[in-house]
Amino acid sequence: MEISRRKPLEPIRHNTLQQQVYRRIRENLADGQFKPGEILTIRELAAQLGTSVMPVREALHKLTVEQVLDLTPNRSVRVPTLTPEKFAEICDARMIIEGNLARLAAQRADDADLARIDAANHEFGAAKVARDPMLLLQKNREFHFAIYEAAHQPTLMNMIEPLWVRCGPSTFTLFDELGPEQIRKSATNPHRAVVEAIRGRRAAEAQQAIIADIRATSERYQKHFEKARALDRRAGA
Amino acid sequence: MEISRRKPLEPIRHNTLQQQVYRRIRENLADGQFKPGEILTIRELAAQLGTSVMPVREALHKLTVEQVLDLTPNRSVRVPTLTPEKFAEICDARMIIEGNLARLAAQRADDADLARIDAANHEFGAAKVARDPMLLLQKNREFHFAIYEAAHQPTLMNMIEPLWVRCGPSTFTLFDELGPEQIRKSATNPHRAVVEAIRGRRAAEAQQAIIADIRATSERYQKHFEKARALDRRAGA
DNA sequence: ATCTGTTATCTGTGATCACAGTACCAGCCC
DNA sequence: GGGCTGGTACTGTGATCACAGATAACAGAT
Repeated sequence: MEISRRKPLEPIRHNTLQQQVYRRIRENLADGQFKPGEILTIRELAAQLGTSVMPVREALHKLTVEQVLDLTPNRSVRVPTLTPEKFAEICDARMIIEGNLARLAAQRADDADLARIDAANHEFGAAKVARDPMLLLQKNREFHFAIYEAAHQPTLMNMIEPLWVRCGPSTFTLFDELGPEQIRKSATNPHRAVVEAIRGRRAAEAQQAIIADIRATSERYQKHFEKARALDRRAGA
Repeated sequence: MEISRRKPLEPIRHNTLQQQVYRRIRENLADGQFKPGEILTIRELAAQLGTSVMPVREALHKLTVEQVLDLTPNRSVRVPTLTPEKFAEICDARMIIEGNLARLAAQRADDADLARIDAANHEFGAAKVARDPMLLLQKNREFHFAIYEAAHQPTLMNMIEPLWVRCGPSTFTLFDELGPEQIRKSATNPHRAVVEAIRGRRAAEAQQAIIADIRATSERYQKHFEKARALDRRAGA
């Protein structure tokens, strides 16, 4: 019978409003659409999204659990402003976890994983040519997570994801003030080293390469912050 | 003036219902008060806690973000049943993170930290004598986190906390079926090794000692699960 | 003119209500 | 008697309402 040979309809996924709101805000956060220090009010977001306050309220509270958003003493919700010390601390945590994920990836990646990593790296290269800064950030994230997928350690991988979101607003402002050229230049070398180490099954080398990549980001942020502080001091004097 | 010398009143902390509900459920989860596989319904919890459904609803959703609770396709919320594979995976993640925290603690602990670690270890010893299994679990947790506090890395420390909560229900049932004596015996040696390594500033040794402790837990769980499965098979045949 | 006390507006919180989807169970037909 | 079908009770979701706390602008007093 014709009808029985037809593929079964794939089940429609049933997104609650709350989940959609949660994801939307989270994405915009990771992409730097919200500025550090900005206060998010439930009613305003609800008006923008065209929902009642209820789904927004739950989404914001969920984001505070991940420490992606701050809960002020007045219970209002704000995009955190990362001090350079805090940013460095998060980068230290990232070096430990992501370094280990890269190490595991070098040990465990199968052919499909390697293909995905290559594809992600290729797309990243294409984004570099396109000179679209937002796209570049996005493809960089996808490249990193292609590697972490290959580690086959979902627990750890899910744990670093919020760290990326937390860094989103700050890295975006850094990115914005620095201009895309410098980022592009500095992001080239570490990526190649990681891919080669993983393909060659050199676990320790892959770990070190990822750590070097994150350290570069961290130091870039510190340097930029010092420069900004020096400018402030000069302006104040 | 007398009045100006008086210490300023410490601000009263202002717990919302939702926060209280969240913490209460979380604690009960970590202490094994809920069984794996149990379904938590909003209205029943609200009735038990004497609140409306609203605070419970938000608390449960927050717990699903940490993956402390599972969201079933019907959107009901359930205490996850950890397969032995998943439990092992979580333990692998814990070894990496907690091992590094112990390493950092050995490098960074100051005198106050060391005093707190000793105190926690002492309380743990007292709990062993008291033969109260629940107290023993709680003091074990406090001992571990006294060490992780000393690492001065709040980002990483906050990240492992949910892992402990996730393991809570499963370890409690293991604990329950195994009897307190075996746990007590096996928990003795690693603790002393960790403390001595930290006091002696031997970072790598502290890391290895914590890893050994977690590995012992992991293997104990695996062994117990295999035995339970063998029993099931015999009963089924 | 500055400081203080008040008021008006706004924000988050919690309760209640209405609705849609699910699960469970009894009763019916084969 | 077993499998299907129908209904009923229940669950989570989202909207609306009521309220308490906070902020900020304003008016009054010193």
